[in-house]
Amino acid sequence: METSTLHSAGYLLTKIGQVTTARFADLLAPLGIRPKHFGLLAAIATLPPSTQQELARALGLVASAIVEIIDDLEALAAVRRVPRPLDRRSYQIEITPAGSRLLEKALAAGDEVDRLLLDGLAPADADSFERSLVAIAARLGVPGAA
Amino acid sequence: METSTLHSAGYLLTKIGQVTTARFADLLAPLGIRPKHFGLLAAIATLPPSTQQELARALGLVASAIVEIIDDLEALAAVRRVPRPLDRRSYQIEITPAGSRLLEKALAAGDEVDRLLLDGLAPADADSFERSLVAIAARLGVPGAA
DNA sequence: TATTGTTATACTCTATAACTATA
DNA sequence: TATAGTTATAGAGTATAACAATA
Repeated sequence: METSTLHSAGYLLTKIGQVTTARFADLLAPLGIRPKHFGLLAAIATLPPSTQQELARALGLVASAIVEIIDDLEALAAVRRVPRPLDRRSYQIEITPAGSRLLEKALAAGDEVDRLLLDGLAPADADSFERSLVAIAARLGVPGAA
Repeated sequence: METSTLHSAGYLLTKIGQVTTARFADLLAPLGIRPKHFGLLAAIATLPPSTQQELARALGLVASAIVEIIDDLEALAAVRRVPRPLDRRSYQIEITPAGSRLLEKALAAGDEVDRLLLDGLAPADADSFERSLVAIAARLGVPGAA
């Protein structure tokens, strides 16, 4: 039996988030993507047709960080950069059928991670936990969760 | 009104954890430390007298990652590397009075982060949330939370 | 002038491998 | 030979600054 060093909500949240991300990355690896690709792919599938700048704002990332993620997804034929004649500086990022299939598999991996997190909780606690996460994310202005 | 892209527990947990860590880092900055220093300082203060290897195991870090953190804390006169005559390869890491004062301020910063997280929740939800975090951390084997 | 996408760069965190001194 | 601490290095994530093309 060992005394625990740190039980604050912030500490536990951060550490659980790190473990969760690592596990998610393991599950995504066979699909050839990592969590950041999943986030962008999900945003592209959910948002109205967007430019890279718009996606960056929606995800709380800087625009320069988007470039390589879209490069990777485009190399997988999961998204396309579609020229916009009205403004030739920017592209409209579109998901492809292959991208939709990829997203579906990635969402299944996400569900598995959620089960890993919540399976040990009593159903009432799991419900309360998920509602609290949504409320906290909204209050903190977490990008992608607004 | 905007539709949210991602409401899975894993995604929200990770993003909230990142925002939380960033906020905690901001609060710790005036103290001259970052979250990783706090984690180690808290572990040193809580565990029985330990070597660097033991601290690394307790925190789920590799031993090489501990070195610089202790270098920093030692430069702040917050901890000491005390030689151990029985085994001259290793040191016993001890917290100093200055380190205890530093930890106290850091813990206050941690409390502020926890308030930021939990203040918007109904008391019953906040209680359930904290209990769930502890349960999940235990089930995942989160280091430092066992 | 301002903006989009891009490149180059840097910083943090974390991990592996190799070295040293001890055991 | 095995272990503690250390150093060097590398990968992933994220950020800033500067540039070319376009507005």
